[in-house]
Amino acid sequence: MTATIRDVARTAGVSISTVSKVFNEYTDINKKTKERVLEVAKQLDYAPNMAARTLSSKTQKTIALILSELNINRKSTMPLEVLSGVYKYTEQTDFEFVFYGTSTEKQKEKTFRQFCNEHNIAGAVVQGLKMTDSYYQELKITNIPTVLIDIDMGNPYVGTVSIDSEQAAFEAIEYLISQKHRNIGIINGSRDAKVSILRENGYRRALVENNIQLNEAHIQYANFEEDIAFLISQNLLKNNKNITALFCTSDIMAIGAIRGIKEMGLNVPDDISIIGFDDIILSQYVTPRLTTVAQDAEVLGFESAKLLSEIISGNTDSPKLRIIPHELKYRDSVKENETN
Amino acid sequence: MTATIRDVARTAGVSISTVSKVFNEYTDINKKTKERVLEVAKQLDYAPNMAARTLSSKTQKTIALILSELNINRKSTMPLEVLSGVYKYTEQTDFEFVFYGTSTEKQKEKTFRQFCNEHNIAGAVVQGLKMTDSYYQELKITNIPTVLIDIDMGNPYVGTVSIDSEQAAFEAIEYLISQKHRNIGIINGSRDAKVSILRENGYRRALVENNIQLNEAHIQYANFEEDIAFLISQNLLKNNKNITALFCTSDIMAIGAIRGIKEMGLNVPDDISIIGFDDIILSQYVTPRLTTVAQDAEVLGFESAKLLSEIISGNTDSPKLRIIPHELKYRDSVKENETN
DNA sequence: CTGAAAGCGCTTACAG
DNA sequence: CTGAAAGCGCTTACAG
Repeated sequence: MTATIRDVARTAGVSISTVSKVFNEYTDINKKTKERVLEVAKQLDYAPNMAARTLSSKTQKTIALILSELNINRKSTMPLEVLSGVYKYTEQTDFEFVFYGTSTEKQKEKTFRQFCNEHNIAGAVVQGLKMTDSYYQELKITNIPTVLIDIDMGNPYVGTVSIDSEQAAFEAIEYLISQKHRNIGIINGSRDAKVSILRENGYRRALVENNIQLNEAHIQYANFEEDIAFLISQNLLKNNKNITALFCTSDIMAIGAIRGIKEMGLNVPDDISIIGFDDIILSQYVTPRLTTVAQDAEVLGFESAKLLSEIISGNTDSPKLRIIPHELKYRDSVKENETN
Repeated sequence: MTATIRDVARTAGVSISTVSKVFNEYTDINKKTKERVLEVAKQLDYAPNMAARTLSSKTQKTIALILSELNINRKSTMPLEVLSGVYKYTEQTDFEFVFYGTSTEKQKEKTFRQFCNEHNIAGAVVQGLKMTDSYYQELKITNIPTVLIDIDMGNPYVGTVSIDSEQAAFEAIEYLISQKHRNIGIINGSRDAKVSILRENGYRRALVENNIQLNEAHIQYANFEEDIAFLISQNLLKNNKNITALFCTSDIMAIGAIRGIKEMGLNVPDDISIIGFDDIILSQYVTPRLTTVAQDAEVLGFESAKLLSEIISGNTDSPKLRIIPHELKYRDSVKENETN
């Protein structure tokens, strides 16, 4: 049923080589011959088999997006947006796109190198890796072209794409301070996550630069989870009555915090101002609409693929760290502080 | 750098065939030999190359998810959930998963058969196909195992997975009627979409069975778009002052309608009750929380992959149409009608 | 401008 | 239980 190059060659009355050359756009083919081959190929519904192609030509042209812990958090479209960005890049170029999920378990069974060999992957964009994952160790010393979203490895074969988390957090806090908030709590993700550390640094720096006394009790962690943020926000506010604003390092946590605050009988933003991070779609729909630091996940994906293709080409000149822009979205969850 | 079966054979001191047999779990291999091969493979970071594998064994074990018009609508995680469902199924079985996007344009350049051959695809789950797409025509007569989400082709090689849209719509309307609504408008998707036709049928049947006079002016289309629904809802209510409830055949449209209604100075659900369709995540976060017909997109994906694998195996006994359950989610956008 | 031949990394009868 | 050999559908020097 399925036509092969042999079938096309036979019915077009040419050799296999010639058919191959037509499909690889060699220029030294007679125009008539070329047309005939193309015509026959069309009739036979023929398309070159990619597997055979990558096997015989030694050039791998496949870019993979590997999502770790494909935790379909229904609240965020970010993975899909990253996918969309990577996909878009591969469409504009002659790379093939493939998608894989991985997990801590899977990583134990097969090394990153094995995985890439197995699937003829020229390079991969990897997202969601934990510092405890075995790929994490392997990526420090790999020579397989890779791009990590949000994590910097210091390995020339492993590029990084992310926003400037530290600066973004800094700007968020500066904004709160401009709104006369002095006692600002932070609900952070996890001490193990690089982005959390950076965002906390931004928080600290903003306070320091504005001569605001840092209070370690104001710094809490909710593991990026809505329900934990719900609880933490209540504890934090109960134990620190002076807090008038909360910086949550993800929108999901901000949404949990808003719920927690409401449940305490307090109002956002009248009593407590909230600022989030990410700008997931939900943040525009919750009440009040969430003020947040926006990052564009599709751009993140696109730029990752682009950087990856440069690493694959052996382009070592440009920096392996790509910063994409962020933007503070002013909405309704922050209000000027009137308590003093 | 990359180890091949030959390297493993050589350093293990066995033949290529033997290594191959070890990795294919042939039972007639000496235990010691097997262990040695596995040991060497590990040392060499070897994993069998899938491309070579599918080339030489003639069994294709790859299931593709093809999303048409990968329109990254940030409001809906449904595509990602479908992906997740298909992916989950492939993980539980020995199928490989691949993901592709397609478009009306791409379909013109390459037939569905060419596409599948090219990528060694045993079968595909296809979502988002329009009736005007060229794949649509081809799928009517193809013998490539395929599963279409929401579209029934009447081709034994093409299965269908969906909820019972007609019945689901029927139940939604029955619920509104039970809440004493008699004048119920519908904001439907598009006359060209199969699901829209079915949902409208459910709407009509519910009215008829409850002896409610059908008013064609109460039936409107908003092409599944939030902004169009915004406009349409206002027109509909202005021209039909007696309407007390609106059935929107997607949550996105329901959200647009709620906005439209609010802008008119009316209240949901006090003045107008709204019921949506899909149960996207947003519906829980808008104000008021949206009452809607829930369908589980991840289950949709999973069942599609499952049905596909049956078609691939040539199992022709079971029906090619799979209905997955739906559920009415009672939230805050519907209220008992008190106008009469 | 065209074609014969080697080879990509595997699997699978087949022989022993 | 093991291995030599043919073949999967292609590409790519190489020769003409």
